[in-house]
Amino acid sequence: MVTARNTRADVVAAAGRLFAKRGYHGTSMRDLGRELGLLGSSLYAHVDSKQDLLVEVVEDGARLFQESARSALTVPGSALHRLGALVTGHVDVVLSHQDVVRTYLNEARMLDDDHRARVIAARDSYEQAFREVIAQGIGDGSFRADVDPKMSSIFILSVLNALERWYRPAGELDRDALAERIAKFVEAGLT
Amino acid sequence: MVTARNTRADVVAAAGRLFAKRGYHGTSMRDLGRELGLLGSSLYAHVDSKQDLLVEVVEDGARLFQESARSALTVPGSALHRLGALVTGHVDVVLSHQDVVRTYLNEARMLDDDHRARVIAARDSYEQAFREVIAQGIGDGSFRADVDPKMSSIFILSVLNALERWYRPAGELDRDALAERIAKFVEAGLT
DNA sequence: CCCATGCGAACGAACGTTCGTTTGTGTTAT
DNA sequence: ATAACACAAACGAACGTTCGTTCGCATGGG
Repeated sequence: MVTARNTRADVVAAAGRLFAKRGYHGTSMRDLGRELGLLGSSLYAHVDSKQDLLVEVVEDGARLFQESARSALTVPGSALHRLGALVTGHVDVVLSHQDVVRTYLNEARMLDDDHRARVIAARDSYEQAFREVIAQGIGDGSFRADVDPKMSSIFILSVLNALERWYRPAGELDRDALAERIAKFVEAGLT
Repeated sequence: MVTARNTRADVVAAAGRLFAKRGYHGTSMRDLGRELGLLGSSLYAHVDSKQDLLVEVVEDGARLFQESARSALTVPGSALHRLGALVTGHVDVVLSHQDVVRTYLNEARMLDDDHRARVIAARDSYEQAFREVIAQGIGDGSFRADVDPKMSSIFILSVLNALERWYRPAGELDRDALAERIAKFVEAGLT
């Protein structure tokens, strides 16, 4: 198969790129076609609707974070270890799938009510992982007793999600160093 | 004046509301007219273009933060005091002008190149205030010597800007308590 | 009387989407 | 080996709608 025709996955990937850059409503099907070197109408050989593309990209983003959390929660040892794994996992997801994550974070609200509700539920369940680990850390004494797991989770996720806004791959900081800096900063607020 | 006709400021305020909720490209001039109880075409008695509305809302947002920083930097005493003033001021701006801030943070990238460049410059100058205060704190020994003013500013602004995403006015936490919680959290990462 | 305000029709362009057709490629039958 | 077929991918025109914007006209308060 020497020929390089486009597959559905190519279309979804291009949609992630453009939705991240210009937003869902700022991207037309003809824009998307141009990105792939074909006409807007040709996209309908791969996809039922523009909305479907948004659903697919956003749900991909939700799944990435979901799986990262599931894996981090199995890390043995102290709650501090697991919190570090959550942070590192989050950084990995953001840096490895910047376009998908941008779309997930910024364009999910453009979804219809049903899909948006599902995404919000997934987001809440992800935040719950942070809350649990922080509660564990309070329980075993590694975090201060007056820490509020709910508010702390929000603060930590604020720092992590903002990565998408300022991180540029050309940055001098490599992935591990960045994750470590963030982990150090947020853990300072808990200990 | 029994009659309640609309002024230019009303149109800009409504634009801030809708741009915040649905995004710039997700808001039509007819949507905006409906919000004010008139036809989309009638808006052109107050405004030259839709783009002008975005410019005005976003520049309002930039100005609010600019002024908050200018005032916070004049606070006498320790760098810690001034950092606290920066945090409190930021929280105040976000909570008092949630729609304008949302539009400022999320829709500025929809501006044309010239205006966007000006907004980015304003944002950089605002971040610079945080960097300076942190550098002062390192200088006078109130912050750890290994703190990186640049990275720390990014982290702090991440927490502050994320407020717009999760804060709901019905929350149990009042404004001062919220600012204090945030200040405590971010200062822990510096001391 | 003026002038700001709003109406309502209209403009051309762009939108998401549909449709019949063409193109190229891999598979099957001869 | 070649001819016939099947099928996915892309084209290009066209659809009805919505977009931002313009324009001429009505109206009512200072």
